[in-house]
Amino acid sequence: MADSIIDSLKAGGKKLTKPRQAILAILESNALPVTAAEVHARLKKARAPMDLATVYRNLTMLQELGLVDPVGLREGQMRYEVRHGREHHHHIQCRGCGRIVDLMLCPLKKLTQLVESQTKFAVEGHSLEFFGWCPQCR
Amino acid sequence: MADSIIDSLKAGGKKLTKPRQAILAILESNALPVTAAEVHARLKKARAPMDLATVYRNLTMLQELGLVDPVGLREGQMRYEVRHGREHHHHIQCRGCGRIVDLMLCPLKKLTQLVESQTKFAVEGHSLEFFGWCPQCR
DNA sequence: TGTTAAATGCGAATCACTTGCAACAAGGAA
DNA sequence: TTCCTTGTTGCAAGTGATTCGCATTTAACA
Ligand SMILES: [Mn+2]
Ligand SMILES: [Mn+2]
Ligand SMILES: [Zn+2]
Ligand SMILES: [Zn+2]
Repeated sequence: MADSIIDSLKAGGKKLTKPRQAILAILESNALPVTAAEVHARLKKARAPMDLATVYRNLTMLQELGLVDPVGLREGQMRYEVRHGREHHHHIQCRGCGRIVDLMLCPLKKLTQLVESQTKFAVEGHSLEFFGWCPQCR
Repeated sequence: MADSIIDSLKAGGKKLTKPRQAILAILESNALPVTAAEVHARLKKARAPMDLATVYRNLTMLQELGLVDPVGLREGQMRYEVRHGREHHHHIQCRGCGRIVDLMLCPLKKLTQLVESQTKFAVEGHSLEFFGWCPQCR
């Protein structure tokens, strides 16, 4: 468990409970963004079962603390991935098999300034996802 | 009602029903993307009430025909906007008041090729949304 | 006008996610 | 260590968005 994560939890008045550690362990062991249901299932397999509501509450809280990033792929459910130790990036998902691949790039630094000057909004974030067909599904 | 829309419906083996025309009229009269519930409410006001399930079925079908584009703003519900007569573009939404503004730009033509060569996926589309704070909510 | 396939309304079902609440467990103070 | 405060959890019930089954219409067209 990274110190920075522990510090963030403490700074937010959050406790480092056992279930919470298990969730973070699952998240950190996963390169790709996972759904609440997937976290829930893996916890059961890992002999650390917990209520799905607890998973949701923790994912929401971790997101509020900025420790995990939400990834919306229009699947009807959200995905989440830990931020710690990874660059801001985006994803592409295959419309056939659902496979997700990390795109270690973000073209939006410059564009954000343009958007801000055009709209007078203060841009706080963005979501960018690609959809297509992977080689196997082509 | 634009001919191109009628043609697309016909090509897809779809009928031009009265409820369907009413939905399309609502969509065409709205510059910004709307939710199924909003369409449903406006139809009632316009004295052309119909079942919410019918609204959903039609929005889904119109999306499959490529006549409307989905807009996902992480609100817990999808939005839709007609494609006809409008350039491909993106949006920004205020985290405070929810206001949505069209961004008449898309920086992703070049990037798409880069993504394709990097991942070997055939990119079919993308979603890009910005989130921030509008001047009134700042 | 008759036939057929698509579309609609209605009600029930699903699905992802949230909430109320009583029992529990961190973790800091004494 | 023990005690106390406060966040946390499990469980069950509740929401809200979206979907489905099915009997009844309606558009399209021969
Ligand atoms: Mn990722
Ligand atoms: Mn738009
Ligand atoms: Zn980015
Ligand atoms: Zn674009």
